[in-house]
Amino acid sequence: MWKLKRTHTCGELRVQHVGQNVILNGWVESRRNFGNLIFVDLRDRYGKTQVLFSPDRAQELVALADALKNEWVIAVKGVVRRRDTETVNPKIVTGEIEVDAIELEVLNEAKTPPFPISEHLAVSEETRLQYRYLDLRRPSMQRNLITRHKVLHAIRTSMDRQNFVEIETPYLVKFTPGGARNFLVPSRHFPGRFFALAESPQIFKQLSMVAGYDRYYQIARCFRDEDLRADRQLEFTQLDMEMSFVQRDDVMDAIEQVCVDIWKAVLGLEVPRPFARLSYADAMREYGTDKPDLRFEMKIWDVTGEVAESGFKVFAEAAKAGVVRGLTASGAAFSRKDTDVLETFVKGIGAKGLISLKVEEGGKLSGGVAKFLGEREAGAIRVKSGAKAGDTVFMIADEEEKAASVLGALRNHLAARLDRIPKEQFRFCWVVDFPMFEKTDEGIAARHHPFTSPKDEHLEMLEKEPLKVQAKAYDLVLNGFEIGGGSIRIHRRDIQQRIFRLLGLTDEYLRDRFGFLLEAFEYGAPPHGGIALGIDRLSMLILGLDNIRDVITFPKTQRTTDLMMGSPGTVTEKQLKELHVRVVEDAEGGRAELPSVR
RNA sequence: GGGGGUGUAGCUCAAUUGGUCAGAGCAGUGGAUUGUCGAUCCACAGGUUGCGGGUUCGAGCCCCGUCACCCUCGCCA
Repeated sequence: MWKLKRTHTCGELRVQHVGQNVILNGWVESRRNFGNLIFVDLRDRYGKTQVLFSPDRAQELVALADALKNEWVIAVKGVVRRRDTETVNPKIVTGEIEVDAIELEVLNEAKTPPFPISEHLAVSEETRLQYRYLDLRRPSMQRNLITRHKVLHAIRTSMDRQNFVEIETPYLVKFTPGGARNFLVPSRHFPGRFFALAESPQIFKQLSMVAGYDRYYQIARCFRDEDLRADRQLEFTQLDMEMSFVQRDDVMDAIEQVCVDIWKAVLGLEVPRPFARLSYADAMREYGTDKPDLRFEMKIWDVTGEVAESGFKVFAEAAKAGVVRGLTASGAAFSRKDTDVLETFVKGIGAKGLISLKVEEGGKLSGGVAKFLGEREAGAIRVKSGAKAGDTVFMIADEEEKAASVLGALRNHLAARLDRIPKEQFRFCWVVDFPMFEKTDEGIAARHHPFTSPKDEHLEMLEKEPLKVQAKAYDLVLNGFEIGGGSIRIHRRDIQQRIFRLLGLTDEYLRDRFGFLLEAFEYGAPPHGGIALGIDRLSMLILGLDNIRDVITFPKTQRTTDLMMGSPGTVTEKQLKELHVRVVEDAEGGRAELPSVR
């Protein structure tokens, strides 16, 4: 049994506590020994306090303090002293005082950590993930997780104030087709049957509308067995919400309110409302993406019409079936090596090539293909690009979608490289008027999901020109990241049937997969709509980070392994048998190599 | 599956053209030190240069393969 239970935290003591007897518990961050005089910085999640072991105290106390190592867990009893003016440490909030130790209790010793917990040196993410519990002890990670907690708390407060009801729904669900690849969980009771881990609570939240809950929300974990990115994990957290008897703007208003409340509660910032709105078509044309980063300009321009007759074949050919568009990097010069690197970058994302032109004094264009351009094309490029002497323009000639996406990626890439992205700025925007369907190899597919309502005025085009039909869908974008997406749903059986038919889904198939939902909609489904916000991305952005793993306690690597616990792991033959599962070696010969278990 | 990047001491990094280049700081260990706070000083210890192969008189460096991690395209209704 240990004795010295803390009376204060390590971030709490100030000059007004001077003279008090206190007990602190925490981890040894560092020990500085000056002979008989020893300083120990004691750390907990609240802060850091300097403990003094003075030679005036018992010899045993000083000897024990001298034996302390970093990350030992200790309890110290002592008196709060005001520090002399010249020994005040202005870097920490407890820097005006120190605790003059009277008693020391070692609660636990610790091995030397593989990396320092104090953060004067960067540590590779691989090592951090392997010893995640130590990484999480570092102040920056504690800040991240505590900020995330504040986000969650602000969400619950805001949703409650707005009269939403928090309702939990199952994670073990039935596989429904479409959307992300599912994780499957074999059923012990039914050989050959599987649960799927919910990729989102979509269907349940619509059912809760049928059930009359009117305003539902949930902070739900979602599971998607897709490839990972800096902003994507296998399991992630959503604020999922749904409302009845609403139109699009009601949902948008409610979620704007949540965002405003979060930013106010976490950062004390007033986010201006209403958020900007941008149509999908405009976003794609001007920013080359449906999630534009509005913190900087650098819009994409188009000279397709102007170069259609060009003697430069690349332009003339592209203008026939596609577009010729470009970006302007103002006041930035690029060496041949720089543009080669950029060309490799755009080719890596599917571009055929990258045209770069420099604007000389007097407006003359120079560089690679400049000599092929007539005065008419060069003039058009100058006008549309708005480029001045010293600027560089980059151009892509390709099919429209490709040109847009390549320039969109290049826009972000250049802005980051040229340091043109203002930090600590939050630019929310809604992207609306999404197309209802997209082309696939087999025909057309729902762009959002098959329960999304088409715009009323587009209903008549549904069968004739489905690709022109727009949906009552909306995405919330922040600083170039999609942080939410939702829609007004179809609540009428006849329209839902038309959509399913367009998607080529047979009645039999629908009965098997969605029968319960379609039936539910026949028992009085109110008009409804909703949205889901990505909490991990939102937390990442509010912290100014560029990686979702830094706001997730125990994230997985890009190859979907957990470097700490070594998952995924093997199971026993007995477990497999019980689940009626047999492991088959694949055609490549053998199972993929498992992550090493330490 | 494709494109790009990284891998050297426990941690973070350096090592000219392939040639005394196996090095530094931090951490660690031992010692010194009465006001530090990323303490300082002295000393010591610490290496399969991710792994396997190849080229070469000689490879951390070049080539091939492979593994791990990161960014990205596809994928993510």
